[in-house]
Amino acid sequence: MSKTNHTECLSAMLPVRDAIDAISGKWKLMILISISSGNNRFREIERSVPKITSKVLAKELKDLEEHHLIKRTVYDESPVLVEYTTTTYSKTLQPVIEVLRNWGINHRKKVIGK
Amino acid sequence: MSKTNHTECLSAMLPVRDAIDAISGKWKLMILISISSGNNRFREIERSVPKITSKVLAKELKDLEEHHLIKRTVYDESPVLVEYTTTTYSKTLQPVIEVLRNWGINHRKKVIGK
DNA sequence: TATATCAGTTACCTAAAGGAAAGTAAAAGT
DNA sequence: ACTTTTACTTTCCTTTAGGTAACTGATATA
Repeated sequence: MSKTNHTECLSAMLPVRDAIDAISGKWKLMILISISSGNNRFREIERSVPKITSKVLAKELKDLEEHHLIKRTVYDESPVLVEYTTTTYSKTLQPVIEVLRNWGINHRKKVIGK
Repeated sequence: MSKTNHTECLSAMLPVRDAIDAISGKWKLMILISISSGNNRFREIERSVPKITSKVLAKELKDLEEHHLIKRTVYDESPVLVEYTTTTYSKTLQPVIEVLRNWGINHRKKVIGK
């Protein structure tokens, strides 16, 4: 393999790795989908994402916040009200989610469903 | 949240999960990119993917084969020659890779690079 | 008075992912 | 004779992800 080709290959791989690192794991995209579907409270999200536990959800929400993909707002009422919303930035993931969803539908039909 | 909305939310999440499960982890997409860039031998792939070890590569190649995303061909010469090629099916991942790549480039510019 | 809800936290544990280093067998190159 | 290459495998170890279950403190509901 030539050196230019090697460099090209790297420049194709590294951004993909950046993306994977930001949305990695079983939960992040599911949580984002849930929030953008209108589940904004901790318990709502927890109930909407199959099999997730509160511990894992708490951790993933923190990660998503650090990556600027969701916003956590605390309303100081009693009992304390916490709301999670997707950020404007998270909208940039829309094409990613859509393309993954389509691929997933096809993959189940063609490979998993056999 | 309404029941229809809950069902809608699930039907958005589950295919995404299927996709994530198939291409999950730090390595699979990078390996696919490497192979489709012309790295077809084990050592070539190993050298082209930064930081990967032979043990991990061997395992990921098996996974990818099981998911019908690559083909392993053994040419019984001496020394044994093994060639990995992407399958026709793996071409369906092209849009996924492209959208992830673009998002990754932007994400590094906007978030990581700060 | 008892129970449930809210948004989590804490402690403990298992499983899976991943890294480091060495080894293998056969052959080719120096 | 020695090293290198190929395509891995093996062993041992650490790290990360994830699961289970109990608990918090305030408030609302039955």
